[in-house]
Amino acid sequence: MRDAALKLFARDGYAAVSMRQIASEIGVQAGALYLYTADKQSLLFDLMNGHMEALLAAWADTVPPQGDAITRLEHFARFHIRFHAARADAVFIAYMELRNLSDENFAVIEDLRRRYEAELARILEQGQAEGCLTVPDIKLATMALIAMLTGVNTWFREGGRLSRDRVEDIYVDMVLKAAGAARAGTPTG
Amino acid sequence: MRDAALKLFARDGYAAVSMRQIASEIGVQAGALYLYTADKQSLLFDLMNGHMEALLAAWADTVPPQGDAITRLEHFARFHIRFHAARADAVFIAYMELRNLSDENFAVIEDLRRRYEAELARILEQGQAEGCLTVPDIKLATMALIAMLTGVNTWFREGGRLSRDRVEDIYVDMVLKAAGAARAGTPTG
DNA sequence: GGTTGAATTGAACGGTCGTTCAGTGACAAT
DNA sequence: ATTGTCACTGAACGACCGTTCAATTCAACC
Repeated sequence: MRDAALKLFARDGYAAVSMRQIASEIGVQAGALYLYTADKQSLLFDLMNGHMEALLAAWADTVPPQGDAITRLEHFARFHIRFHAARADAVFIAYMELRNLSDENFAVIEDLRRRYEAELARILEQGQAEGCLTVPDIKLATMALIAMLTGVNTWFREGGRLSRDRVEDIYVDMVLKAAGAARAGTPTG
Repeated sequence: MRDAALKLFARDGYAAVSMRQIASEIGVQAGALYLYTADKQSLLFDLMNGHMEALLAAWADTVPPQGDAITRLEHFARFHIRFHAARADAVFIAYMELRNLSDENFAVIEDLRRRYEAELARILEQGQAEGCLTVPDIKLATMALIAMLTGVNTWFREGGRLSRDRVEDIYVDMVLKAAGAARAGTPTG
């Protein structure tokens, strides 16, 4: 059910998808869905909450690389692009359907998002302190870099002009430069 | 009518707003709306089309500054942030409601968007040719910079910690750095 | 073979949806 | 005073919405 809802919500939007459509996608009657979800709102929340929890858990599972903040920023950028590229539908929903959450559900998701952003902010702070990164404002740089990285999802399609790895390299380069990394250089190839 | 629809679509989403709500917002019955729009879909398209046309027209109206591509890139970044900050609702709709457009309407909007992106791409190309900008890939840099700049709208609120001008300065700095501008430096203040 | 229990159906509930249209009423021109 | 114009109402249309629930199905156990 969650897979079907994810796919349909991502394609048509939460408000435009009916419980009957979700049911039909999995070959069942609408009433049967209510054995597995309290209502439509909970279904949306579960998808978004699951996505954000998975994001934070996956980040916590990565082994932070040895080295300076530049290395850790690169690590974050690569992690972000890879994780998001692998879950295009969930990412899309998580960014587009926030307004369809009830107030308390929204607060939960918003908190998870803030926690993720704080991870990047911490790296920038450390870089600033170490002197290897130069950002004019930690908070703005955090928002700007995440917007830039997440933007990959809006246009990237597997099998296009550039491979996933190449796109990753190019974005890492731009992220490092934007953060004023002391040893930033354009990737060749 | 367009103002009311803009406000409600931005707040609740196209699919979640009924013609009756729009009508009630302007103190009229739902049927009266059909004197001014063929249907709900046309109303959405008119809003998005008007926004994109205004964007391209406003850009065409700016006087491109004398100087190198770095100066022109800065000019573009400042224009983009200012134009979008002044029209938060329309920008939000233009990015969120694309999937609610019919196929032919979508193609029209998509073409306008491509034309706007081409303006930035041209500046990056010139900078690359002049040797004052260093971007690993013109197309990717275009998407990355626009995503970064448009991202301002997701969090910026007048009266917050930073003024509009200050935010503009900071983003310009990050854009120039990300584009490998030869003379990029962190703004002070 | 009979009984239980869970999974699922299919119809129904009260609403809301986008859209249409005959009718109303105000106002300008004759 | 009559006519014509135009904006608008208010009711109606058929369709679909999220959700509930008595009835049914069906496999597993005694």
